[in-house]
Amino acid sequence: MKYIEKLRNSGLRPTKQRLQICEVLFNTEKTFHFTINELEKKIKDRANNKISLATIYNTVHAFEKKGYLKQIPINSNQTYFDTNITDHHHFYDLKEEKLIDLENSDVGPINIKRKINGKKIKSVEVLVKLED
Amino acid sequence: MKYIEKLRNSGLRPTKQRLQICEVLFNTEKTFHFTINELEKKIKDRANNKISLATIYNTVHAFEKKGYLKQIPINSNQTYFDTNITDHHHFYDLKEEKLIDLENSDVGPINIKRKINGKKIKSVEVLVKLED
DNA sequence: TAGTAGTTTATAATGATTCTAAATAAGTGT
DNA sequence: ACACTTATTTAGAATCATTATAAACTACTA
Ligand SMILES: [Mn+2]
Ligand SMILES: [Mn+2]
Ligand SMILES: [Zn+2]
Ligand SMILES: [Zn+2]
Repeated sequence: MKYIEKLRNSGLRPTKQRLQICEVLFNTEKTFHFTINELEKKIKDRANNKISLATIYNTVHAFEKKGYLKQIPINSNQTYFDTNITDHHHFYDLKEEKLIDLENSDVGPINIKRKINGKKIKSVEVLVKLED
Repeated sequence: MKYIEKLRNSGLRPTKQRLQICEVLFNTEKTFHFTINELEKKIKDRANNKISLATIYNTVHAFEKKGYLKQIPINSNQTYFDTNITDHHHFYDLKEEKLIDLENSDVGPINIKRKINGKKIKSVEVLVKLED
């Protein structure tokens, strides 16, 4: 299994639940956006055994803390995550409630001129809301 | 009362609850960011009578729909609102969990090069996360 | 003043997320 | 392999922001 080392190196034991979740999240051509509920559904579809919802939450948060997932700031009752951990931005289609990646190259360079005393910039994220 | 006309013109009846909430939200020198719970506290402090939480939710959503308030997309368990309805951006201090306005002039002009078929850009919002 | 449509309110319901604590599994040393 | 420790999983309960309900109340209009 190609995720065993990745997990061990992160100090996470490679359990069969985590490995299954890795398969669903990372063994794909393209990156994608998801909510916990969508992920739960994907897992059910893929494997026949079920992983408890608590474990899915635990794992997603563990992966996020390790930097393998990002949370996307968006106004929704559910939290959105992203398997694309590169610096990039998003369109948010308000009608479809769907996120679309916006590569850095699709947005001009962003220069934050103001500084806040004693604080460092950790990330700069652009959200472009779309309507019809 | 200076908010009566504003409300009437929006098709909202100027009830005493709405007028009180207008006072708290709009009768200030500076704009500010708030959650429903923070707003509830402000209202309690200001007036001695209480407005039901349901009414606060209703009113905030009504004002948002009319464009007198904006929701700020951010990862938090509570929804943040902004009385500053001009186009602008935000710092988010991760440690303090506080929002700080970033004026348009503090961010270079943002040029979204990619187009999505049949969709119009409604807003472009930048969130700059700050750490120590 | 009467009628009506809009609003407020207490309270219940919802639903995403987190917590709990017991069972299970993984890592470690022998 | 075995014993031991520690991490993880799990079902279910708890939390808590938000929304729904439906009855009482209020603003507008004629
Ligand atoms: Mn979360
Ligand atoms: Mn809301
Ligand atoms: Zn993305
Ligand atoms: Zn603001």
